[in-house]
Amino acid sequence: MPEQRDYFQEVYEVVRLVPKGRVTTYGSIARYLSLRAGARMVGWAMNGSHSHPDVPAHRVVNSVGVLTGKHFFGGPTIMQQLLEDEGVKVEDDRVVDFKTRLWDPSTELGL
DNA sequence: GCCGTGACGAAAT
DNA sequence: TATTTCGCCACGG
Repeated sequence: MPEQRDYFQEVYEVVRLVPKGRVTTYGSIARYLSLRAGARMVGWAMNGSHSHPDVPAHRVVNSVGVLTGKHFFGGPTIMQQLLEDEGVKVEDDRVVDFKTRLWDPSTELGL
């Protein structure tokens, strides 16, 4: 059983804190956890989120609100439907009103 | 230990 | 605004 690095777990924990109907970004998580690795490693960490049922990876998008990881949900429309089911409108693979929907841990958790 | 890859980000064009 | 270029660094081969 390959145990991922500790920061993998930390990333999952932060993602679980994302409220329903909100989204966050890889970069925000990386900055909140002070990951030198950068935003890319957050995405890499999400790659192992399939083993973590309580990790709403569909609420994690890139800096411009694009659903870059939608293809990893077993289909090109799964992620979008999950978001819309939570009240997050998605159009052209982008979160509508992304700037308002953004949930930044460093801000919402009161850094 | 080097090399290619990647669910990213920011700046330049 | 879309595309390109570069920087970032962990992981697998």
